[in-house]
Parts: sequence; structure tokens; C-alpha cells
Amino acid sequence: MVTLSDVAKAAGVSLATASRAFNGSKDRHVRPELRDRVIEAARRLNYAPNAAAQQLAGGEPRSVALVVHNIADPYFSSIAAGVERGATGFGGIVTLASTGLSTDSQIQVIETLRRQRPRVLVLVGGLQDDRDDLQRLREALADFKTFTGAGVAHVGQPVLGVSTVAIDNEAAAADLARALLAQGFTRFGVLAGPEGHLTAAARSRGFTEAMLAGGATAREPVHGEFTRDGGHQAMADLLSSGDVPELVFAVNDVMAVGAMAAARERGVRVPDDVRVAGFDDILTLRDITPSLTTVHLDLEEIGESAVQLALDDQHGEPRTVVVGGSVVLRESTRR
Amino acid sequence: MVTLSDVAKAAGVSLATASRAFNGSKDRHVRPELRDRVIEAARRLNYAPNAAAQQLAGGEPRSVALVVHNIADPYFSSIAAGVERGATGFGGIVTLASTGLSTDSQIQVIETLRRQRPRVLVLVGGLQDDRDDLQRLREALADFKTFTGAGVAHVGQPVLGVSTVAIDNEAAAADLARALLAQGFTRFGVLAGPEGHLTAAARSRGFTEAMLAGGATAREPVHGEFTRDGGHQAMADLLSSGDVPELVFAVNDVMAVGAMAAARERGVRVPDDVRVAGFDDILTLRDITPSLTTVHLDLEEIGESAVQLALDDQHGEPRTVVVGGSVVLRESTRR
DNA sequence: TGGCGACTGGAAAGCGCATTCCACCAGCCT
DNA sequence: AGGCTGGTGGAATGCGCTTTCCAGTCGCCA
Repeated sequence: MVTLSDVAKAAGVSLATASRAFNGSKDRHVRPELRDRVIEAARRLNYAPNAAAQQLAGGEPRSVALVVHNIADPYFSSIAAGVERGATGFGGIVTLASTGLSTDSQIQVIETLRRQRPRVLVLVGGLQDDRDDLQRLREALADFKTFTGAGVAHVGQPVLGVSTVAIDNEAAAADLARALLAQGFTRFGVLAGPEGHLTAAARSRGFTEAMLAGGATAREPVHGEFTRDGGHQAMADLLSSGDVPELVFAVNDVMAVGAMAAARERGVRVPDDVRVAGFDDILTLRDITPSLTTVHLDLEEIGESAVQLALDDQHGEPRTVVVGGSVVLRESTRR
Repeated sequence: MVTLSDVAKAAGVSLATASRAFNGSKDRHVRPELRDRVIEAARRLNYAPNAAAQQLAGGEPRSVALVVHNIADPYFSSIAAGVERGATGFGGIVTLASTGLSTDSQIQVIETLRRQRPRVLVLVGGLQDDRDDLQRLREALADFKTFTGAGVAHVGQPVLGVSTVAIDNEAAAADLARALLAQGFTRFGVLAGPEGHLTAAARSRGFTEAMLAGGATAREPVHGEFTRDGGHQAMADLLSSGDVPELVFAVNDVMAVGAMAAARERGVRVPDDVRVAGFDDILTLRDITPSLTTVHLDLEEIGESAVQLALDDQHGEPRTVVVGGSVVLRESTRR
């Protein structure tokens, strides 16, 4: 293991000079010729600084802790790509942790991450609407900030007392509803995601209220997991109830896809017999047939903003940035 | 910032005892009652150990460095999920880096990652078939092992001189070809991915040779990026050439999806006018219509194995584990 | 030409922790 | 009853690095 002092020795300078040669310290200038000698020696010895030592010796932490539900889910992986871009922006490294959607597990992971002393923490993903859980999460995050000095940002709803990139689910879902109302749909159902899931609830509510306001009538919402299979199951339930609405809004794209599959399996045609809309506009799903009406979210951008927000959060008050979505009408809701 | 010595003080013991209370050191035993006092004090003070200090003081590194092309690509994010599971298995943390497919960028990232002193490095993704690039990558990896003592594993082809989870692309593609031959297809084309991409080439070769051996005839392969748009473009080229084969093999699912979209746009029906097969069996794409014939790969499992291999690699010779794929015939190649 | 400041290099302290090495105190043997 | 084990707590060292704090060494002015 080659250390900086090996490099210093090889270059015939002191440890301090070698260190200064690299981080171009402000206090002292090192003669260019000497600096080159050091760098050359480092190259020759294949030296790589020890990040742990650097951090311990007082360097600014350079890592971004990213907490998601499930990295294999395209929603999260797209955001992750953005977070990574944001991290690269300041020379950072991202450390990844998945939690599933249990609040306990989120808290657990957040506490474990404290030992990394990251520069910032980005928590992504819908929360469970449980007063107690939410409170504990809030505390975990607050402790995190207090005890590590890191900036914290959340992607989701502004309910955690930290900087957040708040996706305006309710408004966007309402926009979607209005666009669909304009097409003349009146009787609808909602595949509402997990019970008590804040994001799912906001989307569901925004859509439902706007539809009702427009004079449409609602079928009882059906709950299901926030996954393809959840959407499949929910749609199957809905279809087998016999009470099939004109239009079904699934609170995210993967559920919508599952829903369409369930419809297909039962010979119910989309969009002829029933129309389906989703939310997120997942890139990988752009080519399913029929193409899916949805709300476009710039997920990468959202991830990158979250990093920025968390960085700012270190020196100032928590901020909230609201990002909207744009309705994209496609085949799956064709009249 | 609360340190271990604060905890020790609060518990009325020495620093050493406090340390031992946590990692249950082998050399000395600490009385249970004392240990509890320490742990209680830590809880009260909200103490979290400093990972950097622990590592510096000689602790085993606990991080897994994961290098992928693009985390937003479902292929990589699925593998990432597996890697994460593998890391969790030994209490590790994963640090993520994306490189695109430039070898330079991969090398660059690998060198940067050296400063993290991770326990293992997992490099995922197809390589460019460039003698010089490959050699430099090999050296970067070898240096990595030498200078950090980390285990290294690659997911891809066993050409890097390190432990690898080798996906048997050629054999699996040949299996796919034979399954398709059995359905009576004879004239085929290949959407071959980026020129010089080893994985793409192996899949293309395995498929083509098996088809030819079965008496089929090939159209000139079309190259394109390893993405949805690459597949779209390649298929468009193929279709506008006027020379449309019965069957088109795209070297991965996302290309296949792009290809199907291109066909659809031109009024060419799948599978009536042309059949399309892919590779990877991406979960998110399971529900596209027509459902895609492909080769199933257990991506999460592959990621987890890679971690295991890299861990083993630390104490022994590089190993190669070959994983196969299983052909899944679906609608897109229906006769 | 003596002396002052502007630069530049080096020695040393310390970041938070794990881990030898020591010192101590029981209880045991002879 | 004195020396010994076996078992326990504590002081001290060092991991690799950044960063004061000092000590030189020039060049310049008067």
C-alpha cells in the first residue's frame, strides 16, 4: 500500500509539501517544479490517496447517500441516474441503499448511513401515512442532520421537515383528469396503490376530485401494491366485479401496465372496452401497446435537483421545490 | 460530533473498553454489565461510529464498488439490486458509479474508486472489442487488485483476467435460434448492437451460426446503439432496405422494443409480417405487446454472484462462473 | 552592506478509532 | 503464605492525511 509519505520520499520532499502539491493548498504555494516532481512520483508509484484518511483529517466529505425503495424499479433507477449526475457535479460518490417501503427499514438504513458521514443524504420515495411512522422518520432525519452535519433532501412530499423536491402529484393528476374529461369520459375507477401510501393517495385524490368536479362519477377505488403485479391484481379485482368503468387511472405506470395485462387476459380491449392511464412516464414503458397515457415527470432532473437542494440545505433553511408533471395523451385513452 | 471517547467518558470506562464493548473483541472480554452501560451511554448520546476512522484504524473495508454503464438501464439496475443484496449479506454498503460505455471512462472511474479502498469491485457490462482498450482495462483492474487488495469481479465475458460471472451469450443465443428454427423460420436478420461490442457480438454470432447451421439464410446484420433508439434506428434501416426477413433478432430487449416500435410505425405488423426476438427478459418489458420472445437471465442472481465471486477472489485464484439463459418463446415470434 | 519582508519547505499535532502492551486483581497451587 | 496463573481495564501507539506553526532562504530597500 503506497502512501503519501512514500510519494514524498520518492520525490525528495516532505509529507506536507506532497500534500500541498495535490490539493493546491491556499496557505502555502509550492513551486511548480517541485509540484511536478511530486505528481510524477505519485504516478510512478501508482499512488491513490486514501479517502478515509482524507476525510478523517478534516476533508469535506464527498459522498452522497441515496436511499430508495428498490433500485430495480425504473422510477428509482431514473432518479438515481440524476442523483449520480448531481454527485459527479461536485466530485462526489454515491452510496446506494434500498429499503423496500417499510418505514422501519428506512429509519434503520438512515441510522446506519450515519457512520459514513456523507456530505448529503437523499431519501427518495413515497411514505406511509402513519402519524407515528412519519414522526419517527422525521426524527431520524433530524438526528441525521444534527449529528453528521450533512444536508438532507427528500423526493416526495414536504412532510418530513427537510428540504424536498415535492412532486405536485395532486395537481398533475388533476390535469390528467381534466384532459380526460375533455375527451368526454365520465365514469371512472382508480387503481389506488397501497393503502396509506401518501404519493398514491395524492395522485388518487387529485384525479378523483377533478373528475368529480367535472361531473364524472367514480367507482370505488381498488387498492394494490405499487408494482406491476399490484396493478394486475387490482385490475383483475375491478374487472371481475362486473362494474367496469370507461376509464381506469392507475397511480403509476407499472401498475397501469399490469392493469392492461389483466384486461388483455380477460379479453377486455384497451382502449376499446376500457381506457387506462398511468403516471410517471417511465422511459422503458414508452413503447408498450397501446401506448400509455400518463403524466410525464423528469425523473433524472428531479434526482439532480435533490442533490442540489441537499447541498444548499447544509447552509440554510430547508427549502421545498415543487415540480410539476405534464400530461401526455396517448393511445391507451383514445376515445 | 460525538465520538467513542465521549461515550466512554459518559459510561465511566476507558476508550479501549468502549471499543471492545462494541466489536466484542476477541482478545479481551468485557463484563456484560459494563458492556450494557457503554451501549446505553451510546444510545443516550446518539453515537454513531465513524466509518472512516474505523477503516483507517485497520478495520476491514465494508464497501462494494459497483461500476455500470448506466444505472437507469433496467439491465444494470436489476444487476445492481442483486449486488446490493450481496453487499447487505456481509454488512456492506454499495457505492455506485456510471461510466457510459467508453472504456476510457471506465478506466477513469476505476482509478478514482481506488481511493475508497473498497472491499470489492464489481464491474458490470459489455466491453468494446479493442485490443488496446481491453489491455488497458485489464491493467487498471490488475492495479486495482494489487494496490487496494480488493477482490474484483466482472459481469460479462472472461477476458479481463479477473473473476467473472460469464453470461454464456453465445450458447443462449444459439438455443434461441434453434427454438426458432424449430418453428420453421429460415430467413433472418440481426440487429447487432454497437460495432465491436463483445456481448452484442457474442449474441449475434451465437444466433447467426446456429441459424445458418440449421439451414437458414442471413441478411446482412445492422448495427446500432444498445438502446431503444438504437434498435429503432436499426430496424428502420432494415425495413427501408426493402429486404425484410421473416425474423429479426435484436441483441437485447430494449433494442427489440425499439425495433417493434419502428415496425409498427411503418405499418409492418409483429408477428404477422415480421417476428422479433430479444435477449435479457427485462421484467419491466414483460407486458409489451406482442409479448417478446427472449432469453431469460436472472439478473439479480447474477449481481449477487458477482459480489460473492469478488469476495472469494480476495483469497485465491480468479474464478469464472458461467451462467446460462433460458429461452422464452412468446407472441412476438408466433408463426 | 545590513536588515526586513515575502516565500517556501518541514516538523508536528491531531482527526476517531482498533489494538497491542501493561498493570492490576482475583483465586489457585505448593 | 508467597508466588502464579487467568482474566480484566487502561494507557499508548499508529492508521494516512491535512494543517497550523516555525524555520529557513532569498531578494529588495535604505
